[in-house]
Amino acid sequence: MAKQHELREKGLRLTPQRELVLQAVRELGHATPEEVAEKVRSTHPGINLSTVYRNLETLENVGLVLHTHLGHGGATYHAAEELTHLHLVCSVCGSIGDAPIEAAANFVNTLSDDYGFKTDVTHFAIYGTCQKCSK
Amino acid sequence: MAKQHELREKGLRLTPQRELVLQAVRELGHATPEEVAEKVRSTHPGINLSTVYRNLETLENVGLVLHTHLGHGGATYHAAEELTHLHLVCSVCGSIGDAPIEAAANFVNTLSDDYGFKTDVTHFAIYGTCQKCSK
DNA sequence: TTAATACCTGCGAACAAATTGCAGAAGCAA
DNA sequence: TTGCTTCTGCAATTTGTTCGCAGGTATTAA
Repeated sequence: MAKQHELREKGLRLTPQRELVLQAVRELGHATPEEVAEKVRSTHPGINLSTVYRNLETLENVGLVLHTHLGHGGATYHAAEELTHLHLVCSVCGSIGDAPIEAAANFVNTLSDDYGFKTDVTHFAIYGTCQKCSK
Repeated sequence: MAKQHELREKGLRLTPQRELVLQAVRELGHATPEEVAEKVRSTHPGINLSTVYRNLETLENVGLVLHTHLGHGGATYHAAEELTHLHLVCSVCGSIGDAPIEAAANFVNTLSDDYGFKTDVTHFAIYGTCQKCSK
C-alpha cells in the first residue's frame, strides 16, 4: 500500500478528533492545550477538552508532537517536525519570537565540553526582552 | 540609624512570616512555594500557604527574590543576590546543575546583535541530560 | 459485509495549584 | 497609646489537568 496514514503507522486509530488535534498543533505553531481545543472547536464544536489533552499526550508518546515549557505554568505543544527554532519569550509583552538553532550552537558546545551537559535545544525557552519592548 | 532592616528599607512591614519566607528562600537556594512553606513550617507550623505565596510575590516586587521557570509547571524562587549561575535541568533525573553565567555570554551577545533580543540570563532554565545520566 | 474487540470519546467528577475576599490581628508613625 | 494601614489566616473560588465510566467507533478477520 502506497500511503499509510501517519497516525496508523504509529499504531494509532484514525479518528477525526485525533487528526484535528494534530492539524491544529501544526497550524498553530505553538499552542497550549486550551488554544488547541479552541482551534479544533472552530470547525468541530463538539470536541471535548479531555480529548484534546489525551490526544496531545498520545501524539507526544509516538513522537508527532512535543511540548516545551515557556513559563506561565502551562505546557506548549509543537509539531515535532517544526521544532527547528529557539523560542524567545518576551517577559514584557509575552510574545514568542524565533531564532534558528544555530544561534545556540556555540553555547551548546560549551556546555557539553565544559560541563558534560547535553542540551536538548528543542525543549528550552529563553527569557528576555524583545526588540520592540526594549526600546 | 546604622541598621535599617532590609525589608523596612523596601517599604515593607517587618512581620515574622515575611522574614521567615525570605530566610527560607535564601537557605534553600531554589525552591517552589510549596517547599518554602514546608521549610518555614519546620520552625513556624502555623504559617499559611497563601501567606507564603503573597510574600513571595511581594518580595519579588521589591527585588529581594526572583523566580525562574524550571519546567514542571511551578515557579522556583531564588534569593536575588544568589542568581549568579545558569540552571541546567536534567530531563532524566530532574537534578538541577549550575554553570556560570559566562558560559552563555557568547550566546547572549549573538541574540542581542542578530535578533535584538535582550536575554535575561537569570530567568531561564536549560534542559538537557546531565553528565551522570548521559553515560 | 458483518461481527467482535479493542480503543476512543464525551461527560462529569475529582484533583491539584494558585488566587481572592474578608474579618480580625499586628506593625508602625505620631 | 491611638489610629491607620498593611498583613495574616481561613475558607471559598478559580484555573488547569486528570480520571472513571458508559457508550460509540475504527479496525481486523471471518
